[in-house]
Amino acid sequence: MFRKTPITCFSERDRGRPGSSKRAADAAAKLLASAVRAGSSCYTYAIAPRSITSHDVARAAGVSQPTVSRALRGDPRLSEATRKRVVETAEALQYVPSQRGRSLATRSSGQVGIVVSDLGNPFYLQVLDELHHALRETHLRMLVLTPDAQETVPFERLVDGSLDGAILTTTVLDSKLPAALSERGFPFVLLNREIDDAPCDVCVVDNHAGAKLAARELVELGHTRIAALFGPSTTSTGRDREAGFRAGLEAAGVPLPDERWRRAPFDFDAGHRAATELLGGGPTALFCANDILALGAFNALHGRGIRIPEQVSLIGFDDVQLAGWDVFQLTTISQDIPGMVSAATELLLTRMANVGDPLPPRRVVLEPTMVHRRTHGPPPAKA
Amino acid sequence: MFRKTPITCFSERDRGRPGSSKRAADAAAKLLASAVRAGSSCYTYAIAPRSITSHDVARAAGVSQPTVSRALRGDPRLSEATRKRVVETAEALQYVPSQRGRSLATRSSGQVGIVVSDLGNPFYLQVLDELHHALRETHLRMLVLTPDAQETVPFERLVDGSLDGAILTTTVLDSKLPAALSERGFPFVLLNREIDDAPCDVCVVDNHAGAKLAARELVELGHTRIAALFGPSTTSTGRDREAGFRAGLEAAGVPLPDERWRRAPFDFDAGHRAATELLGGGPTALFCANDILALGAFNALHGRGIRIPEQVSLIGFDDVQLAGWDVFQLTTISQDIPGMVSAATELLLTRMANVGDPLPPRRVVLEPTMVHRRTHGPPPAKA
DNA sequence: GCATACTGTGCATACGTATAACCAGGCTAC
DNA sequence: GTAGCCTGGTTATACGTATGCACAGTATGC
Repeated sequence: MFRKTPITCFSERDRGRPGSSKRAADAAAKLLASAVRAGSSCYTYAIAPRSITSHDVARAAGVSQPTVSRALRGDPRLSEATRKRVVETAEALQYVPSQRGRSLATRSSGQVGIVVSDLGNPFYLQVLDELHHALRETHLRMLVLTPDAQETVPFERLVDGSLDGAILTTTVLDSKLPAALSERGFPFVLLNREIDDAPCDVCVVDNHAGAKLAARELVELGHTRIAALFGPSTTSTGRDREAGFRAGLEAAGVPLPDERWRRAPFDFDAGHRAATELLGGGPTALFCANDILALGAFNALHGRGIRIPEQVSLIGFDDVQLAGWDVFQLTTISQDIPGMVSAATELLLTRMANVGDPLPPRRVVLEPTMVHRRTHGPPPAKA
Repeated sequence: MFRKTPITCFSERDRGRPGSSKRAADAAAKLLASAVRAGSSCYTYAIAPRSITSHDVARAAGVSQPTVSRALRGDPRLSEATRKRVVETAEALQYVPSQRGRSLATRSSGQVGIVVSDLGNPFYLQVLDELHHALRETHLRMLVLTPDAQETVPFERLVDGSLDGAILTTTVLDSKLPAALSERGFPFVLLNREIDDAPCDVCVVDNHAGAKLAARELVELGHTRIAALFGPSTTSTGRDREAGFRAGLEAAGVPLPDERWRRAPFDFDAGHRAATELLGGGPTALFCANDILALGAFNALHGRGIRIPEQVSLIGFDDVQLAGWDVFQLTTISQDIPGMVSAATELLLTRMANVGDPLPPRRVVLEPTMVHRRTHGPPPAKA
C-alpha cells in the first residue's frame, strides 16, 4: 500500500561538514525553505518533504548543532544572548525537534501505553479520560493499545521501544504478558484487573469485599430469592466479585441455586440477555458484577415492564457516570476511578524513574464503597 | 487506606553498562522523578537498560547487522539458509526490533494520531473504537491526542515525527491547525467537524440536511411550539445543525422565538441544565444538536416527571449506541459512524501514501438518516 | 575461456538528537 | 606570571535500523 522509496533522496546534503562547500549547503537550505513554505513538492521522489532539523537551525544561527539542542532544552550553561538567538532562529524556521531523533538519543519516547480490550465499556472510557488528565502534567503521551485479531496484545508492541511504560487494564488471569514484561524489565502496572502471584505493580479495588457489601445489603433488606450475574471467571474482577458475593450470601445462609446465577462477558448485550433468562427463577433482586451488565439488565427489565426496585432490586459494580443518571439511579459498588488511576500512574512513574533497578512489586488495594441510589429496596410484600 | 503487600521481587538482571556505577543510575532516577513531578522539560528521562539489538543478533548468528535487518524484514535476496539462521537466533535472543531506530531510518513511525478533545462524549468513544478496527489491518497504531491545559492541541505534538498522519475530530471553526498542518505537508483528515475553506481532506455528515429532517418531522407531526438546544457556534456541527433546523422551521413558517432556543456545549450536564430552562417556554417538542445533549435533556425531563413523547417530543443527532437502549429509545438523526470512520481512514491512508504530492483536497459528505424511535410523536391534544 | 549476469552478503552511511569530552579565552588568586 | 577556574561554546560520537552500493563467488552464454 505504501510506496517504497529510496531514503537517500537527499544524500547530497552536506550540512557543514569540514571541507564541504558552505555555499552549496546554503543553497540547499534556501531551496528547502521555499519548498516547505510553498508546500510544493519539488522533490518528486521524496517520501516526505524534508523537514527542518537542528542542523538547519544551527547553520542559520551560526552555531553548532549541539548548541541548538542545548538552547532549546534550556541548558543553563549557554549564554543568554546565544540562547535567545537560537530560539528566535528556530521559531523563524518553524523548527520542531524530531521526536524520532530524540527517542533514539535518549532511549525514551515520552509515551506510555494503555492496554484496553474493551473500548465499548464506559468504565474504560473514564479510565482513559482520567489517565489522560493524570498524564497531562508529565509531558507523557498516551498510546491506546487494543488487542489484535488474535485477541492478544502483542508483546512486541509494548517492548519495541515506542513506549516508556504501560498500564494494563484488561488482563486475563492466565495472561503470560506480565511475566514476560517483568522479565524484560519493562515498566508497567496492572490496573483494575490483576493476576495471581503477579511479580509486578498492581492497583485494584477490593472486589471480594465490594461484592460482599452488595450481598449483605440485599440480605439485610430481606431478600431471599437473589439472582446474580457474574463476569467471566477468566478475569480477577469476575472471579473475585463472584467469590465475594457468594461469601456474603453464605454468611447469611441465603442459597444461590443454579437457576439463579449466570456468568457472562462484561458487556451490555450479555447483561440484557442474561437478565431476561434469570427472570425465570423469579428473583426479587439481581446483583450484576459490573455496571455495564447492570445497565443491560436494567434495560431488559424496563423493556419487559418490570419495575425497579418495586419488583426487582438491582445492584451493579463500578459506579460509572451513567449509573448516576436520573433514569437509572443505579445502586452500585463504587470504585474510586480517579483515585485508582492516579495511584496506578504514580506506581508507573516510579517504576519508569527506576528502570533497571530491582524495586519490589507494590500492590495498592482501594476500598470500595456502596452507593445507595434507587434501584434497590425491600422485596415485594407478596413474595 | 492503601494496603500494601510487598511480594518478593526478582529483577536481578544487571546488564547495565560495565563499570557504570549504580550511584549514577540512582542519581539519574532521582533526577527523573523530580523532573517528572516538577513538569520540567530538561533531562526528564532515565537511561533504560541496554536491550538486545540487531548487532547482537548479527554477532550471534555470524552475519552482519544489515543481514539481520533484511532477514527479519523478509528481503527476498537473502538465501533461505541465512534467513532461517538469523530468525532462529533472533528468537532465541528474544530480539525485538527497535521502533526508535526504525522510525529514524524510515522516517515513519507507524502511528497515527486521533485528536479528540471530548473523551466524555460516547460519540467519540465509538469513533475511537471504529478507528481502531479500521487501523487493525494496516499495522498502524493509534495515538490518542487530547488538548493540553490551554485547550489546544499543540501543533508540535503532531508534526514532531511521532505520527505519520492524524485524524482531527474536534476541530473548532477558527482553528489555525489545519492550515498549519497543510502548509507543512502533514497528512491529516478532518472528521465529523470541518472548517471553512479547508484546504484539506474532510469527512462529515450533511449536518444541515440532517437537522432539517428533524425540523420537518416535528412540523409534520403538528408541533408549533418547538424548542431547540443547539451546540456551540464555534463548531461546524453546532453551526450547521442550527442553520439546518432553523431553515426547516422557516420553510414551514414555524417560529423559533428567543425563549425557546439555547446554545450549549456538547455535554450531558449542559443538556440537562438547558432543557430545564427551555421547559419554561412550554414547548411540545425539543430538538437537541447531538445525542449527549438529548440524553441530558431526557434525564432532566425524566427527573421532573415529564413524559416523553406524550408531553414533549425529543429528537437528537448522532445515533450513539446509548440512543437505542430500551429506556431511551431516542429518535435521532443517524450518522453512519463506521462508514464515516472508514471513509476518513481511506482519505488519510491515501494521503499518507502520497506524502509530498500535491493531491487536491477531497471532501466526503455522508447523508444522514432519521431513526424513528419512541421519543417523538404528535403534540399533546390540549396544546 | 572470457565477458556477462546474477546471487548473496558486507560496508558505509543516513536518519536527527543528546551528551561526553574537550578547548579557547578571560578572569582571579597568589 | 602562571596555575587554576569559570564561561561558552565546539567536536566527536552514540543511539539502532534500513538501504545504496561494492564486491566476491557462482552460473550462464557463446
